Amino acid sequence: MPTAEKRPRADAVRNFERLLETAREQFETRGAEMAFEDVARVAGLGKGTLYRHFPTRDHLLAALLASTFEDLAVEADRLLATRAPLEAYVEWLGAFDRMPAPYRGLRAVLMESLGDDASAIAIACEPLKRSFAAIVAGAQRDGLVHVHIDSDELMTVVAALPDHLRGTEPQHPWLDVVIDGSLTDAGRQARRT
Amino acid sequence: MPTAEKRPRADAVRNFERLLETAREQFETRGAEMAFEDVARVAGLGKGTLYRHFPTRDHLLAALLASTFEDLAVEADRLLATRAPLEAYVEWLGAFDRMPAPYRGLRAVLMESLGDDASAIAIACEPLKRSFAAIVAGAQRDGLVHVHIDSDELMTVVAALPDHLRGTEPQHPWLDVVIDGSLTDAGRQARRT
DNA sequence: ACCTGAACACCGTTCAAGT
DNA sequence: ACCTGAACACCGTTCAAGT
Repeated sequence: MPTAEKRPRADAVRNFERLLETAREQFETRGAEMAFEDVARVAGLGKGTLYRHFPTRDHLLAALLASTFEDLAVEADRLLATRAPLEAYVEWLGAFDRMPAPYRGLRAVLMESLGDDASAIAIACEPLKRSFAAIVAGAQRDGLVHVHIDSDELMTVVAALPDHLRGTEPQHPWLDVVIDGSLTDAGRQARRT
Repeated sequence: MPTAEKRPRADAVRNFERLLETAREQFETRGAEMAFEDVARVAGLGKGTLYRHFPTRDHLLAALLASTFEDLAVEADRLLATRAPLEAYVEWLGAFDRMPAPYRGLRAVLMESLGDDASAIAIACEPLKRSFAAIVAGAQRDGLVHVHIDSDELMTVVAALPDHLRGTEPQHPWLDVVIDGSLTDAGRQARRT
């Protein structure tokens, strides 16, 4: 008995991969606002083919970033299991902050998409959101992070930190300010020791 | 002896004002990404005329916001003169945060422009930046705000707070987190009393 | 000196025709 | 079933011609 999912045509599979590869190159050199048209042209395929595989820019970016998002979810689970709550919280936010670094304009996209639950990116980020939410809940249970902090919103705020304030350091200079502002007095105390 | 500045032609003056007025309407209804073309068309003038008066979108927005920027500078001076340093700091940031509220997309523009000293908006903001810098310096002198906080960067970060996290309250819910993160322990202490 | 709008460019999106 | 690229739309920007 055949599988429910029909296997796509061989040329469709080939084109899908070719587009993804070209998009990745464009994404790295031109940033997240790369021209949709160029991706198709450089890949040597029609625009329609690109639209067939990726109906929106979000779908394309979500496909490009899928493995990055998975890594972040795994990292969150690892930190939750192996570190103290506050340490897990601070370290994961650092990892999340560094993630968009190689891709110009990605922060702006994330900031928009994370809030819109219907977007392909938000859907791809769901596991990662859930894992970070567990870290935040743990830190809140211990009275280290303010209870009114929402983990999804915090991610959005961190993604919104202006790119051009970033220096040569891997970590955004204002991340520490946001983290500190999210901590209770006990959390601040604990962070110093 | 005539003035050094030649007086512009009467129709030029009339058109300038007409464009500004139309742009304000468009800005309020369509947001900061309003179509440049539409402003000219709705004003009943050619596109070239718009470009003559406002070479870039930034020039147009700077003209629209000039009085708002002036108000913020005056307000900063007033707070510096009449309030305790911490109170002036917190209150002015609140005023700055509420300022872009009526204009969709203005935050994104500010976030970009404030960092680029050559932009018309950054130039229009210079008095306001200087006045706020004085407030920050005062609060830092009293050990209430961390010394590594740069007042211009702080403004950029506040402008970058995601619009869609804003609720019905006039003040952005994350402004408090950023402010708290910028304070020293003494500053936090003082804020509670 | 200033205004006008045609003209060009660039790019996103759709869809009829082809394989 | 999938691909192609012409065609349309929208908008920013420039500039030759007009007043």
